[in-house]
Amino acid sequence: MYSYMKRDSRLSSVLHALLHMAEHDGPMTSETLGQCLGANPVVVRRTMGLLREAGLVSAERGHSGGWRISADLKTVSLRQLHAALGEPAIFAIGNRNETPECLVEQAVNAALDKAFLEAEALLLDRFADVTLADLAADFARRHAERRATRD
Amino acid sequence: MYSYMKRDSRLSSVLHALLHMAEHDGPMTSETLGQCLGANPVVVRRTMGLLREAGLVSAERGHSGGWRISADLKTVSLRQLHAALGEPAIFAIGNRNETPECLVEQAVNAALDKAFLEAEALLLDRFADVTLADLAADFARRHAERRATRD
DNA sequence: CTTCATGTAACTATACATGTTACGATTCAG
DNA sequence: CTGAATCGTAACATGTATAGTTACATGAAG
Repeated sequence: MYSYMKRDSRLSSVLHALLHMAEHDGPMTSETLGQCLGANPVVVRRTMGLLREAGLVSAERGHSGGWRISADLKTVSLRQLHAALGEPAIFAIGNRNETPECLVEQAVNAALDKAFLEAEALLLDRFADVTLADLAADFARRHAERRATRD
Repeated sequence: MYSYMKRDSRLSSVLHALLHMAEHDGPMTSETLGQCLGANPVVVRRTMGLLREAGLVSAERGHSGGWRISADLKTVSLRQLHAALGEPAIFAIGNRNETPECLVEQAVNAALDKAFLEAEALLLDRFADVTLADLAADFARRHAERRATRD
């Protein structure tokens, strides 16, 4: 049972998981988080393990164990989460050869690198501006809006 | 003989090829371009074929055949070349599920999409600002600089 | 001590650019 | 008209990273 997989969705996954954990009292198991995400529990452990190494979450084994957030939602930005995941490559496009001798290719690389570095800087700045608390607030707003629509 | 391949380098490749063609009198064969790029001639034909469909280059078969630029260098931007290649995905990172019912995931997607769309818009704007003529001029500058350094 | 849960290793599945081989189609030299 | 040169394209192989899966060891709670 494989879904269409073409891009790294770990940042999206951990955000989804962390917000569910923030809305939930007590630890959540990999099994439960996997159901929320539509993902395999082992993949959840694998990915959340990176956040554990960064000190953002903690895990407890055994009965009534699971994952807990061990940081203030207001202090954790998307930028930090991207870093905790090992700063995976942002772009699916790149230069053919990063250190060419050919002057033509050097000119091409310089032009492309300039554009990519600008776009990457903008993206990471935007990531730094958004915290888990911001996302939790946006979720709460959407939740209230849905209730209002239902009434 | 495989090199480290992780990203789509076709834009980089066609830029490299087009600048070599611009510096060269008469058509260039896929074989010759492949040597310039360190790429397979069949891959060159495959990729240049997309530019041919976009009307940016033409190919002639048989003796003394090969590829020619059929557009004004000043009018061809990186944006156009990206479009000619089929607008391949720019980001290697993305949402896990593009149309979730879960409000938590909707909030996550909204935040990520906002950042990605801004970065993509910036990148494509930068691409639109750079033409083949600009790159050719930058190459000429680098070429003159190297000569000056050698003397 | 049994059960639940994480920690991890090992293997598989998928997508996609790229590499490679093979052959047909076309153009030109002689 | 024959043959070499060259593009056009199909078919298949390769490499890589995330994600899925299976299996089992480790540790905590009742």
